Amino acid sequence: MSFAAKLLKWYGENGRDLPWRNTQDPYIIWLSEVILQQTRVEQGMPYFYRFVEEFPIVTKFAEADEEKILRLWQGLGYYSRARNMHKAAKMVVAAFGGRFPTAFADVIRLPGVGEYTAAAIASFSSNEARAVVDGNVYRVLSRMFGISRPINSTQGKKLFSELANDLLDKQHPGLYNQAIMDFGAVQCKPKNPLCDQCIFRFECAAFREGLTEHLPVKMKGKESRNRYFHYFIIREEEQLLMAKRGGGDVWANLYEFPMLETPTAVEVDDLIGTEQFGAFFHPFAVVETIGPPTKHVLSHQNIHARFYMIHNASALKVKKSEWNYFFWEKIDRLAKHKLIFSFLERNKQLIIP
DNA sequence: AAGTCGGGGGA
DNA sequence: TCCCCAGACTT
Repeated sequence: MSFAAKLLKWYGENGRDLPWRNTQDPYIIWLSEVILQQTRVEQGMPYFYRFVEEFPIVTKFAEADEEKILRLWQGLGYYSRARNMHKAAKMVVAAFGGRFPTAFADVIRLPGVGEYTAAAIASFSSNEARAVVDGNVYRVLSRMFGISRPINSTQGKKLFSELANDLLDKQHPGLYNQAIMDFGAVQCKPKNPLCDQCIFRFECAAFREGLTEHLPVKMKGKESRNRYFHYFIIREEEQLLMAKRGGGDVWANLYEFPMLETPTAVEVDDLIGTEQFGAFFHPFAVVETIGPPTKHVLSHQNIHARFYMIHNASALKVKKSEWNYFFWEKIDRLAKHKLIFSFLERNKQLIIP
């Protein structure tokens, strides 16, 4: 029996029942695939339901404003996915009359849709013969065939992509693609794979040579840098002052408290003496530290955040028109980012009137 | 080719 | 801690 045939048999007996598998609607598949980029199925699931509910068809998605989309995306991370989806939805309306394309060549031109997602949409919605290559596929193939070429090198990507397309079941591309990813997620797991009851136990190169835990090979990236954020909570009557982040940095276009960043860790007494602080506040500002220093870990930077209450809003130098400010009831409806979101949850009683 | 973009879970 | 997750985009 061929590799593909064994895989399909395994899938028929062990495949997971996931909500986006019960449709061939390319729009719904696109929603699920973008949400699942670098995201575990369990984490993405509630977001998938929310987006389908809110935007059942692509024209609804295209019509929505970015604020609303970002708010729905809040907490999921990699927010450029949400912004790119909005652009893509508008393109589908403009270029395809609102009928979401299924062809690989069409969908890969949409922002936020790369090789993987285009292959997924094309194969699941119209059975176009394009092999998906995601983290699961890298792991299954590298172990099965004993390939130690790094999966994040240019050569490695090319090698695995060609191999994946050679192995693809051209008669059932969609089913095969689902099968190999499920096999990677359920059976050929990153840690503690279930080798002793694996259907490929006698053919798997890694199992035979005891290399399972050394494959796939991945080159290490740069270690993450440290950043020091100082957030100021400023109340005016029933309002909390919030600032919208710009682009070119983490949390683009999302809301947070007005803040300044220092190149090193700085205690509050020293912070007040800095030039940056002086540009924000008059010397008579009353500053109180709120909560403990908080470390927020991202994939490539460690954010060391401190929060301060400014008790006299009149000490604010900067024009408020440069920021957005809101009634506190509205705070929950803004696309805050995770760090601010969790701070608000913990300290609501301290800062809400 | 390397860097950037989040957050959460498992071991 | 470290690594990974149905990756894509920019430099």
